Amino acid sequence: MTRTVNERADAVAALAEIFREFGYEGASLSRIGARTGLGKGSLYHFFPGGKEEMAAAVLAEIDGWFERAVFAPLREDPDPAAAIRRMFRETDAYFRSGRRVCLVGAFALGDVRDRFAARIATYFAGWRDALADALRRTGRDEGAAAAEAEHVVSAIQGALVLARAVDDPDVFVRALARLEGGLGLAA
Amino acid sequence: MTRTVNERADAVAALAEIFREFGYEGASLSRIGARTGLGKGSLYHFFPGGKEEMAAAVLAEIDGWFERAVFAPLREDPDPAAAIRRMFRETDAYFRSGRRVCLVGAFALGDVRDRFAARIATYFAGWRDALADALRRTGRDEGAAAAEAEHVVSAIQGALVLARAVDDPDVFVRALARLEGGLGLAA
DNA sequence: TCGCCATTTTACCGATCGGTACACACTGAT
DNA sequence: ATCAGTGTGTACCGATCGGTAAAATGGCGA
Repeated sequence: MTRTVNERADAVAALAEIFREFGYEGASLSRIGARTGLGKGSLYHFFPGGKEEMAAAVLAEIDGWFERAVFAPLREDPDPAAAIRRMFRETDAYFRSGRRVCLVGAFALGDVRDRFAARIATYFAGWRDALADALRRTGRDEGAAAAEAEHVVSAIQGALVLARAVDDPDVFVRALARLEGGLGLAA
Repeated sequence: MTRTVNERADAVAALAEIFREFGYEGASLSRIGARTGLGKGSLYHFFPGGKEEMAAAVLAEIDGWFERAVFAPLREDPDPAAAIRRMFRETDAYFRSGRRVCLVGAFALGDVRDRFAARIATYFAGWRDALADALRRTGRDEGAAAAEAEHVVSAIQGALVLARAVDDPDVFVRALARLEGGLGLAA
């Protein structure tokens, strides 16, 4: 019983890496089977909905992680500046300083956007709105906070694209530093 | 003879839209055939290298267009501020105010990055370096120009991702306005 | 009129795709 | 000992994948 839960969670972690590396279409069941060590029987036992359910589970897990580690603190931490600094720290760690792709962003650009449109939209909207909330609580007015939050979130995504495009993870690190510095948070 | 060239050019334009819409793997030969009106025989006549050559041709065409319409002016226009303003105008038009995806960026995030790594890298590096050159000629020192150029290019990419993710093209329009305004170019 | 050459049509290839069916193994409770 | 329920391995399905081969078509110059 517990074993079931753990195996499925392990599978989701492995699936995340596979989808990140090969995209949705490129992540064939044979590749998934090879990487997870699970045969089709097991995979369809854990994910009766097939590949689509596997990808949905991965997106849900990512969304959940960000909600817990980033979004919620942005909304609830009594010290919004600290929560924002934490956001940059966690973001750098999660994306491995630019060596890791944002799966949600990759899905948003690809042909599978429509299939997972709702989840993709709430992920990005959640990030943007949580950051806007924190920025507003640092003293900015509503409009400025929203504009700045939108800019930071999209710039982070763009930095991931550019870092991978020119094969230079430092692009991402530099972008994070610039964005964080540009917010002028009290140390 | 001329007809040949024209038909191939037409095919490349159609191919660009298909790859944009479905990604590399999603752009099956049957879909390509249906959309271009060309059978496999014709496709392989124009692109003996198959799908890979089709995608390469599309990337080359995109690269060529940006080089002509954006990068070269950035590097050569005696009025660098005007060239930068032109860049924003052309960028907005090319990406249909956020309704169109950047194919190069999508490839960079996907599993086909390795296959087209060189062309992807030169596209983005070309953009960044041309913009840095123009910024330097507006009076910035080398380092500041490079940093700002890198930021603008990646922020544009990110805005395309976010705009598509939340299904709101205005995100892209807002981002362009903010970036252009942030450069403080003389009107 | 002929033949050349670009282009297209059509049929076909083996491989792989996502998905299904089902028999089998293991485990823990009764 | 039996049984239900949780997993797993394997064979198979039709569809589609990217790609090939070769015959038919069509226009254009000699």
